[in-house]
Amino acid sequence: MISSLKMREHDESNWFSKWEQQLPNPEELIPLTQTLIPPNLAIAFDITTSHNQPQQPPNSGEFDSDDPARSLKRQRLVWTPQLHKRFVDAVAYLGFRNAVPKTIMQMMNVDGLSRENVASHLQKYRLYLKRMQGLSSGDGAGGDAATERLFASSPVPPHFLNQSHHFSDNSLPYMPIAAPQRQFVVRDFYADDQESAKAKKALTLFPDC
DNA sequence: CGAGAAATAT
DNA sequence: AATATTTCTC
Repeated sequence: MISSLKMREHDESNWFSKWEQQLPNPEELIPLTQTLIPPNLAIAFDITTSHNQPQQPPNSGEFDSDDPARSLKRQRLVWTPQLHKRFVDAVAYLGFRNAVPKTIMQMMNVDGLSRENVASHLQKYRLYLKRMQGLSSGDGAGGDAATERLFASSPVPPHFLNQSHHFSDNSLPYMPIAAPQRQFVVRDFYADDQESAKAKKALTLFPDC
């Protein structure tokens, strides 16, 4: 048997390589620009992807509908596990201490994602981490189930939790991250339209896709 | 201006 | 219930 202490050391020395292994390769990222829902799931859930079906503007035409600046009220963003993972990767890359909404947003490179979207999510995420710190044992953080599941969908990098070692911003350790060559398209994450709601449900039920 | 925490709104 | 917005301080 391996003592838990030794086990922890082992994890400590290897969390990075584990984290590294979990990074998506470019081949995995590319499809997200096209559709977020795998074809089989799309069929199973009767989802019309934005691929085949151009999305309709939700507003009834008081203004010109395709001018984002004027007419389109911003819709509610849905933080799918995929989107959250991007968020966590960005925060991990930047370092928890100096990750701020604007830079996180830039790192995520999600088309249409706003600083406010990220700020709001970051606020929630920090509360989640604070709750996790407080609980010395176990994993249940005591929040509501849906939120817990979302945040649990991406592993929290260990160094998010202990404040002990942080890196000054000019000496960040090298962290390979999947180069954000392809953008997510944020309209795939909006809740208002029915199709996105179905997509959200499918992705929540099958977070591995 | 922008971060961030808390309260409040949708 | 989950996310957005507002308000306030730094």
